[in-house]
Amino acid sequence: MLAPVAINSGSAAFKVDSASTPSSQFVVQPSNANACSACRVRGLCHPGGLSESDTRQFDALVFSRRRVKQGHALYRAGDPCGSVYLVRSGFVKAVVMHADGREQVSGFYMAGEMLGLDGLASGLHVSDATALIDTDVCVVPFERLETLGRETQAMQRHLNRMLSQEVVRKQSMMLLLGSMRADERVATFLLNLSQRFTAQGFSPSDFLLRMTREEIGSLLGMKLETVSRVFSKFQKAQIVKIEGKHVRIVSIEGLGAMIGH
Amino acid sequence: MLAPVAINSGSAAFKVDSASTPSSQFVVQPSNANACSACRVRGLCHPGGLSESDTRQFDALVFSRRRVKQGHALYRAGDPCGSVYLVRSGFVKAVVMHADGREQVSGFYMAGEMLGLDGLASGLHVSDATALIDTDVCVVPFERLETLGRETQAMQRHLNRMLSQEVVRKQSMMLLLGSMRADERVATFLLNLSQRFTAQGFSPSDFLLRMTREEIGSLLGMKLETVSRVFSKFQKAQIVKIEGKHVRIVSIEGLGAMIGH
DNA sequence: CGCCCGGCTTGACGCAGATCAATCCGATTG
DNA sequence: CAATCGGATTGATCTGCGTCAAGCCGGGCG
Repeated sequence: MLAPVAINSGSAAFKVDSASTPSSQFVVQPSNANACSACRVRGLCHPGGLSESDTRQFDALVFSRRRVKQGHALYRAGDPCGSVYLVRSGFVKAVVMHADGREQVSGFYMAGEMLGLDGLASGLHVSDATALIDTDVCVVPFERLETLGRETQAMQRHLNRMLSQEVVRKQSMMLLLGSMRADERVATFLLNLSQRFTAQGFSPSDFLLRMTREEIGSLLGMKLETVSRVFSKFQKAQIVKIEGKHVRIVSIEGLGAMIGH
Repeated sequence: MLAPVAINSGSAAFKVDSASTPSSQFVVQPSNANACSACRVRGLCHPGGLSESDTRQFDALVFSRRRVKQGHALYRAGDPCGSVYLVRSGFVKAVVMHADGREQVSGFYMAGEMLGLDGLASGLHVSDATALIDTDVCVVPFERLETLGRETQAMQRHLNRMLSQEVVRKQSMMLLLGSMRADERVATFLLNLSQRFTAQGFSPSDFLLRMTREEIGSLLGMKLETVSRVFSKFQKAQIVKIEGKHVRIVSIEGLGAMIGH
């Protein structure tokens, strides 16, 4: 049984330290910011149950940081792929392209989420990753992941879980694409976003869409006009309030009720 | 760029020993059949580049075998999940279920393919796996996989790749479901099956569909009637010859031409 | 053998969502 | 400030596929 809202890069693998309440997505990090063990979004990438020494090793994991300006690519399909990426702040879309030129958004990734796992198989990226706003990522080379994984059981297990979880998410997207109607898809999408914002300490009912209607439609397998119409319909039904990019969920239950028949 | 035919459980990770030409799906294994290194379908589950001693360890990997009769479940959603499965012979479908009862086929698995990777994340299976014909699987407990992975670099890397590959496949299914029309989906499905049969040493153009039209439709996000109509259409166009479960691909190029506008 | 039943095919019809098109809105730029 | 432009909304129409329904076909069983 899949949770109805497991759209894409879902909830964090481990819970986020609820004491940290990020206020801005562009905080300048303090001097020890490079230490993963001190990272604000460590909830997701940090495996639980590490010993003191394990934690020190873990801090050596991140090879580097990268800033990606809005509209620029983090990587492109065909690029050699030697790392996975952890979003520290910002918003990224991943797009897969078909041989004939058709393309489709395969996922959106926000702070605390991991992307690039699909490149591990072939050593080449199979999708484009583009920043939807200025974005800050940690770069984690596979090699280090492997090395550390051999030394630390918990780390290895964690990576396996992250990979498996990505499979589960894609699978629930398949279910959405294969068997839901337009309004169910949009409701599922909004609920999933809400959940993920909550996991990062933001409001569950009040957030900005960093992507266009067209990009939403692409992820959900529908046209931008249909996305827009469904938004309007939900608005008329007093379920949400939408002004351009700004979404306010008025009735979570109402959204939930849209799913399932 | 995704290959247009990467439907689901695609080509083997490592090439199949082309000398082995399986003639029946129900061969009685010789006495050393338990040794993975002697397995007929080892192409997929066997990592390349193992040393002599690694190989011996690898042989200890498979905990047990299981036979599943046609129509019976290999596992069900919610079952505790401690292993992955390698299909030795037979045919399995995996089905995910939505909270409201709707369900969808998430993949078909044939000889030489691995299933159950989605259960690794939570420790519970998130799908049902059902044998479409009498089926024979190897059971590989995670624990052993992890233990061996720590000792053998190649093994660990291989598992990561298998997982990542599953992500890629689900992703290309998302593309199919989100942006292809009915006849493109069916053509993609048939080409993918053809490829996979080839990888197992069977004919690329002449095979049996072990699943119903309804199950095909479920995987492809369409109704059984539509599947049937597309089959008829392809048949009229002299691209395939279909008699019930028996498919003969007359023109691979014709099928390929169906994809992409 | 004939009956039954699940799976498949084929036709007629309706509808959800695509397509096409006009307009609007807000942000950016000169 | 007006002009421009990408994105969003909304309406009118079209269409691919779902839905409903009637028959067919083949295999298992009494």
